[in-house]
Amino acid sequence: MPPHAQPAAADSARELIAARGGRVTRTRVAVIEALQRSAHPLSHDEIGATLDGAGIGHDRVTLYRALDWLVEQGIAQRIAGGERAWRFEIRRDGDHRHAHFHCERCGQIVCLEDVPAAAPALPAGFAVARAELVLHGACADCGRAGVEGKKE
Amino acid sequence: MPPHAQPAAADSARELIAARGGRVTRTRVAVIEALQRSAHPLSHDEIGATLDGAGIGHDRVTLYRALDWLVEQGIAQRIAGGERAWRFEIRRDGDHRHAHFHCERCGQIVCLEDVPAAAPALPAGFAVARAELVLHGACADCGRAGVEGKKE
DNA sequence: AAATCTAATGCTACAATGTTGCATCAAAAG
DNA sequence: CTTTTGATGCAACATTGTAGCATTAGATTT
Repeated sequence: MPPHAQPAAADSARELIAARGGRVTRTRVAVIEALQRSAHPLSHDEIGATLDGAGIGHDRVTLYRALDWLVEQGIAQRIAGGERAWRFEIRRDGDHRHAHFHCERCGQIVCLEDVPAAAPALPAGFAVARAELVLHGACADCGRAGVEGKKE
Repeated sequence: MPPHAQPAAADSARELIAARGGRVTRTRVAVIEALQRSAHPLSHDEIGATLDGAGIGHDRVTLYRALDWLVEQGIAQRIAGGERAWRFEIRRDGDHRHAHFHCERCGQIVCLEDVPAAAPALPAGFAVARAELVLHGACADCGRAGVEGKKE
């Protein structure tokens, strides 16, 4: 795609990276685009598979570091999800933090865009930087399918 | 301690275990007592250190399995906390789920007994089994101490 | 009290997820 | 084109958790 077709919107991967003074590398671009395309947060492993699929050679460590950098720069955010592995999602305009749903049947994490993860009133002295609200249960797809599924 | 001094309250470690038909072992008793004594959720590692301190030899795997059993039986519950390791806390009367605070400075997890982790209204089809609300920031102690601390 | 039955334990080995150090490569600048 | 240094790729390691299996020791029965 020729560069003159680019819209003015500053959310292309290249622009996101360059605006922070980072180097525009294949890995970073591909990771950002993978996150932007995905409707739900992706694990390190899922992102790695996407890169492989796109023919972009990469190393586990490189991917970890690329993700760390994106989180540091506020381009992506990390969420704890249900399992032991982090998941990542693109951070859209501002710090629009929302709740997540972890399906214990299919293991998927779903963004609940309409459910804010708001911090309630806390005892004096506590300074909240961010709130994480994760709901565990059966998602719409798994619930609809009845109780045929296996756990997790 | 002679057995006749035991109160009628059914929350002694022995009773909790026996009521579920489990075997009363040193490890399980010590784990339950450690959790009961602690004001905040403990990691696997912290519990292990407590056992060592009490002179109770144990194996990593045994501890994992003891904790799994306690969670299965509803005696303890697992929370995700801020880091990659699970933390465990005794489950007090009923399913009294509360929010937790993760201090990014001292790494401690604090129970916010008064803040319920309630599930908000969800899109149709979602069945919520439990909600986890974790707030990240600086706890009262670390906040009071000023900005001298190092991260995490 | 001894024998029995089997749930728990304690190895060993392994799996998954993430991190550190360092030599090399290549993106951006001159 | 050359230089600079951020980013990569590799190897090695750390942490957290599981699986299989022989052995130990709670609970129960004799």
